[in-house]
Order: sequence, then structure tokens, then C-alpha cells
Amino acid sequence: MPKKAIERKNGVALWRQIADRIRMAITSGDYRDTGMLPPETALAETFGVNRHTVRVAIAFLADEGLLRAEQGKGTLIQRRKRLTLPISRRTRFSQGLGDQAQEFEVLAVSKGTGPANAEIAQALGIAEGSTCVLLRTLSLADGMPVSLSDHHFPAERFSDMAEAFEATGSITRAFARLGLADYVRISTEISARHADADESVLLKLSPGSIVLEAVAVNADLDAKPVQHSRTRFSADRVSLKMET
Amino acid sequence: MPKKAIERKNGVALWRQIADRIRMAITSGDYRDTGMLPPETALAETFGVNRHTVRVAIAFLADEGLLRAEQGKGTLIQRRKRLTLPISRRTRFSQGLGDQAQEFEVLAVSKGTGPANAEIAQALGIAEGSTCVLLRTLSLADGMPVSLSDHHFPAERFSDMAEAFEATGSITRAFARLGLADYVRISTEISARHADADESVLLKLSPGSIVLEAVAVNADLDAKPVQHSRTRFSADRVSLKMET
DNA sequence: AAAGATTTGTCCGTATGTATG
DNA sequence: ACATACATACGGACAAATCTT
Repeated sequence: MPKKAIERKNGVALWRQIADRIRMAITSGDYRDTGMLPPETALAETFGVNRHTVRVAIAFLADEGLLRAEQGKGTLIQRRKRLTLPISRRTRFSQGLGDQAQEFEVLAVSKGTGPANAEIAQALGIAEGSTCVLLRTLSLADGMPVSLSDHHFPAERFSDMAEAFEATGSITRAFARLGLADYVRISTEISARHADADESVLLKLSPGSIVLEAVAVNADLDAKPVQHSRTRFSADRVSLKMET
Repeated sequence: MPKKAIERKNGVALWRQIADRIRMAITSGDYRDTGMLPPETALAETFGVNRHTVRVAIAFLADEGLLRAEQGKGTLIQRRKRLTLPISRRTRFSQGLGDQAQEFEVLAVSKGTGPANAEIAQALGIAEGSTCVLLRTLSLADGMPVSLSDHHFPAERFSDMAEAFEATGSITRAFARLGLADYVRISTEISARHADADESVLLKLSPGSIVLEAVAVNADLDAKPVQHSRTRFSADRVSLKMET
């Protein structure tokens, strides 16, 4: 039974819908045994479309780097797994994801300072308009972008946060360098939506992709908030797990 | 000024990209002051497309129930707010959402029994293939579908779960009736994806909509799992919040 | 109350993109 | 590569409903 009939007239081309379905099937491990896609004719049959349409979808995914079609052999799957990020009071971002990939890195995309808006000021327990250190980071697992984060730190307490992060490559180590040895996650709010333009570019998403957005607040052991972050995960590549 | 130029040839129709952008603008509160969309001509100008194209996008969102266009007046925004479901060790579903709407109800869509697959058997700590009570529920806030859940309960212990739910209208009360006075959430895994056919129909989603999927396990106070559920939330209508 | 401006609704035609066989 | 059918996007013109002056 097909999960969902491919439909016309929803503003999404058939080949694009099929590409999305194949991508989803791969990330949920559907072709694990062979490591390759079924033949184009079989896929065309499955989705109830012409083979040409399937070929456009495959070409699109090959361009993304997810597939590699080889004449005579078939269509090989290049990447498969979805990472799982544990979330708990003791959440440490790079620890949680880092051990699920060969290579894991967090880059500072931009840094600066700016005033806290109402939402962030409330979360951090500071006055609206107070200066914050801003840090935008991009994490990559085996070279593939996984998450994009916008962090806010109260500037009064952590004025050198951006530099400390660049020196250490980790928020946890940057906090330690600034004299905060330990901290805990006090809240995480999760939603999902379509990626916007910035996210599409930085996370290398195709248009219409979904992001999981996690807005988190960390606090020191006296329950004083030290960090507000808004992290967008590529929903195709990550799921979030809470042990409570 | 638009964040990013609308692009053609990505397999996504212009009107669809514009509909997605308008939907996102609304849910992030962009037109809160007037409660209406700018005129079609202004939107066309903003997005750099013909007015007809904007009209198709608006018709699409109107069909979703997000907008209502009225001749001579303008285009009214029908709904904007997102419900927030708290998740913690003490999560009680209808309690969490129920107080954010005037009226909240949970319906049993279907019930039955069936064997546990590998994933569910492991989560519930029972043998693969053991019989489970299956229950599919649909929750509505003010008449609008919010979530669709597939629950599994070990049949050995909770053979009358489905009936108990129908009699009480709540999982918590059904457990209580079957002798389980208290239980706790032990894990929740969250991901996001496009809705499939069943979900689209039951949650009244338009094709291409996003669902948040939360796979949760509840256990009694002896840490023995009592329930596995897979809940899909309409991402446009719900966000999940963890206090840790 | 009347006239004009604004805004959505409908019709025409034409060009390009998408999907099939 | 070709031919065919339908969806998408554009442009212009005008009607219908509503608001403003």
C-alpha cells in the first residue's frame, strides 16, 4: 500500500514529490539491505508515474549528493542515517551528536553583540534591550550541515564568549574558560516548519525542506540563565530524543 | 524587501513558495496589528510576481482555513496561534493542551488488537509478536484536529484498555480504572516530516503539511513500560515544550 | 448622499514548465 | 528526440464589493 498517493495540483512537481519520498525512505533506512535504489522502472511503477519523471527525481537527489547513478549497475545510496540528539537536563550538544558521526565540527558563522528582544530578555532574566553576545554556529557531521544555531549570552557576564568559542570550538569549553564550570538545560521548546532562505542556504536544504526548531535555555547551578539558543535542525537528518 | 528572491524551476510552483512564505509570516506574527494581509497588488510587488500568482497562493491558504478573502475589504487572517504541549516526566496529554482551548476532546478513531513489532516490543519490554491493545485517538481543540495518536498497550496487563478509554475519554482515567493509579513518561523522541495520506485526512491538513511526530513510552512507578504511543501533531498548530 | 479610490473577483489570451507515451 | 496534454505564470481589462472623502 502506498503511504500517500502522488498528487498533482499542489504546486509541487511530481518529480519533486518523488524525490522527497525517496529521500525520506532512505533516511528511515528502507533500502538498508542492498544499499541501492530499486530500478527506475520499478520506482516508476511504485509511484504510478512515468520513468522519465523518476529519472528527474534521481538526478535531483544525485545533485544533492544523496545518490549516485551508475550506468549498468544501478543507483547507489551515498548517505543514509538520521542522527539522534539526546535532550536532557545535562544536554551537551556536540557530545550528543558527535559520537554518531566519523567527524563532527562546529563552526562560528558570525558573531557580534546586540540588544535582547522581549522574548530573549525574559528567558535570560535580564532587562529588555540589555546587551547580549550573539553567536551563530553551524554544525557539520561528516561535512554535511546538521544544525544552525543563534545563541544569546548576557554580555555583562560573558562579554568574551564569542572569542572563547572560537578558541575552543565548543560552547561548554568556552563557558569553562570564562569561569562557568557547569550548567544545565532548563527548557527546550520544539516546533517544526519550512526552512526559510537563510536556513536553506546554510544547511544546504532543498527548497521546501523542513526544519526542527529547538529554542533552549541553559542556566548555571544557581538557576541563573546563562544562554538562550535557537537551533534549527534539518528534519531529514536529525531527530531529538528526551529521556525523562 | 523579501529575504530571498522566489526562484523558479525547483520543482515547486511560485504560488506554492509564496503560500509557504505567507503562512510562515502569519504564524510568526507579522500582520498582528491589522489582522489582515496586505493587498494582493502589494504582495505581488513584494514577491516580484504577478497578482494572479499571489491570488493562487491566497486561495490555497484560504482552503486551509488560514485566510478568508472578502471582496472590497481585503484578506483576513483566520487563525494564528499555536498550542504548546508541555512534555515532562509527568506529562498528561489532555491536561497539557486542554487548558489552552475553550473546548478540548479526545476521540477514539479505531481500536483493536495486534502483535507487537520489534520496535514496540522492545520499548514495552515484551516479546516480539506479543499481543497488544491498539488504540488510535484523535484530539480536537475547539473543533480543530490537533493530534493523531497510535497507542500500544500490552494486552496481558491491559486487555480492556480500549473500552476503558471509551468509557472515560482519557488514557489517564482509563489506566486508573484498570488499576494503574500513576505512571510516568520515560522517553520521547521527536522528529518532523511531511504528513502522509491518513494524517492529512484525519488532521485536516493540506497536502504538503508538516507533522511533528513524538514517539513516547510511559511506565508505571516500577519502571515497567505500560504504553507506547506515536503521536502526530499538526506542526502549524502545536509546539512541544520540555522543562528539564 | 454621491463620487472616487481601493481591493478582491473574473475573463481573455499567450508563453513556458511539467508529465506522458 | 518528438508530439501531446495539462499546469503554471504573466499581462491586461473590467466587474463587484467596500471604504474614504
